[in-house]
Amino acid sequence: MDGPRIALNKLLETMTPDRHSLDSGFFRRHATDVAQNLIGVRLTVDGVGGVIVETEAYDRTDPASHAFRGPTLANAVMFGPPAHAYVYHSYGIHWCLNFVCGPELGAAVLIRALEPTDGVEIMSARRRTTDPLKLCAGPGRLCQALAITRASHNGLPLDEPPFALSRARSAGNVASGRRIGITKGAETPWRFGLAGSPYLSRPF
DNA sequence: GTATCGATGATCT
DNA sequence: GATCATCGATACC
Repeated sequence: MDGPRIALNKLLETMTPDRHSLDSGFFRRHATDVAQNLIGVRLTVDGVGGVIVETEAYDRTDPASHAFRGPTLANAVMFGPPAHAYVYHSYGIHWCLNFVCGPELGAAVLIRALEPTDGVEIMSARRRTTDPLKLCAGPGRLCQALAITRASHNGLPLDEPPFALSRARSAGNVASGRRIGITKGAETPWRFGLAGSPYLSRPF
């Protein structure tokens, strides 16, 4: 009889309280688990941010991952403890934010899109647009909106200011698909997001 | 609406 | 010298 169990799980999921910090073991799991469970989590940096609606998982066995070729100075944070921020510079122009995951070394989740909720005016000024659909839809845009750079945020723990993470709502209907913008490992369906959300960088 | 392309610089080969 | 986990502008349907 799975019916009652499924109903109970759904109930427990919707009862997940707001303003509740993530469990200390949250990031000590494989990046694919973390990536799915981050959907619906509120992320703020110095009080500015929103609810995560899109993520991608990368691990050390994955040719698309920065960790694939082993540790270097640039990716060292990926080989450190989980629940820390790994920030990298993309295409010479943008910053991108990842959350380091465990249990194995060299895994992380790329935060690709937020539904803007906190400090929308500040984000609009930083992004030079008031269109809420373009504030945090994409990893580079998101970092611009939250003022994330490697110099100020790479390697910082996620359970202390300026970061704040808490579950805003249940993960909801999580869709998955191919990751965006990669050539190697492109078939691996490790992109996750809130199905139907208008705040995605791209639909699923 | 979708497709393509240039910007731009750190990192690694 | 090549690569790149992107974005925004432009061109064309």
